[in-house]
Amino acid sequence: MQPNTFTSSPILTRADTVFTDLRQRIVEGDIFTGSKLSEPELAKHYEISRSTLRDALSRLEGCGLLERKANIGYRVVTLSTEQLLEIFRVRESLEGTACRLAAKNMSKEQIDDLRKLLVIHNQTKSLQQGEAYMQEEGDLDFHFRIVMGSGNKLLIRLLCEELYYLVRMYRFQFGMASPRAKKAFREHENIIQAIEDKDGELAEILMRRHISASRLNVENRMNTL
Amino acid sequence: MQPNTFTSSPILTRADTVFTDLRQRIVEGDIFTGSKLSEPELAKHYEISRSTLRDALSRLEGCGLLERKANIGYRVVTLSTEQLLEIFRVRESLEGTACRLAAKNMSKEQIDDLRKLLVIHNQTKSLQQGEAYMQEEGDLDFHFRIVMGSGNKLLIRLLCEELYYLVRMYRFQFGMASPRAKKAFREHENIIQAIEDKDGELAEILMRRHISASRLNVENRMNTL
DNA sequence: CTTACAAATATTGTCGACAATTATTCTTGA
DNA sequence: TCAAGAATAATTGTCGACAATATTTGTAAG
Repeated sequence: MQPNTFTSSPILTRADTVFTDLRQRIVEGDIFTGSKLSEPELAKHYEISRSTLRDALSRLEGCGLLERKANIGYRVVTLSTEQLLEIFRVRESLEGTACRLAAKNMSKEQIDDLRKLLVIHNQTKSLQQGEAYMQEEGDLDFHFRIVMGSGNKLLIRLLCEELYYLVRMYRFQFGMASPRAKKAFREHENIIQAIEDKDGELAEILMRRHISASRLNVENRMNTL
Repeated sequence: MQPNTFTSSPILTRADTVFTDLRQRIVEGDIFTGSKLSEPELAKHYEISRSTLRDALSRLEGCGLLERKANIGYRVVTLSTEQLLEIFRVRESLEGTACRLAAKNMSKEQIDDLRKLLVIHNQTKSLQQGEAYMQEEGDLDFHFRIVMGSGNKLLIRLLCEELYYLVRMYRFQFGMASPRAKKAFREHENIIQAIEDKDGELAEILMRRHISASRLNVENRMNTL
């Protein structure tokens, strides 16, 4: 039997750990956007064979973090304003639906936890004013929990296991220190309220507006440059 | 230089062809839902090594057609009514957005082609009444073109390269010969009209209702059993 | 000096073999 | 006969090597 007895141990293979590590390095910009990955080099770095490295790489491709061309290899996706806007469109769509479902499916306990989270984020925000990044991570945490609360496994996979890594990548590398912090906080509160009231229709609308506002923010900034 | 000169030849590797063939076999139910795939057996069947087979398998996992457990292997995803409903929810969301964007971005020519397609499908439908499957394929073709018309590459990837294969898999194996054929056709016409009118808001609403109706159809059928 | 082509180098695609893990069969005891 | 454990077989994870393709370097002609 496995080491840990009944915690449904998620057996970790070598490829798994390399996959996770590479994902973090890509998201955090330690491996540059658009750069080509050298299989021999990476395999040597992790002290594994190219086979298990390629296993990890193919999974990163599945997440949308890498692109692959036959006989040429993998490269990190290139971040562009266009792609960022596309992601916002998809988030607006999917998270709106997730929010509607969350209003129907989230338990009282889950909703309370979400409220507490919001309070904590608000406090730390006012305390250490400069830490824009942690604030953004808190924002994503909020969105993450709502998607989980939708109970729709497909939504969870698409958003939490794929898109959100791209989102974090943009935040790390573009630095989304938006001037929407206070507004966004209030919007979060209103969304929770709608969920608590089991008003799925309103919850969806509020979430869509919330994300749409971020997108417009980026579009405006782009046009003024 | 490559054989074909400037048609941006998509170089086909062995893994590519096996990937495509396996995908079709899974979608069409030639490889059973929920069944475990034996790597040695498949490799022997295709006369390739396990390495290149695993390359193909990992890509199928990325498409959501296969699941993988460490030290146990790949198995075809199991189709369930719950998952089918989840897919409908996601389609409703994403295709609604795609339709809104299509109304903004599709060219006159693209729209005309779409109309012609609809006419053809309607004719063949009335001619060979029994062929429910081809009719369904035509439906998916319609949806496919609208997504392409959205111009959003992320949407295109998520829907055309992932979800639609799952949808086709359900149709093949559950046989969605719905009684909605005539209604669906009119709905398609109305959607095209909204797109032609550049009324994105209406186009989105119509598409969402169109897909929602299919979902409700499945839900009702499920409840009456 | 630049361009076009050829040789050499490096990288990816593919292969077969071994190690680690899982599944099956066989044995043994009650 | 059945159950539990050991031995065996089969499968997946990992490795290193070779073949096919792409990139770079080198060379020669214009």
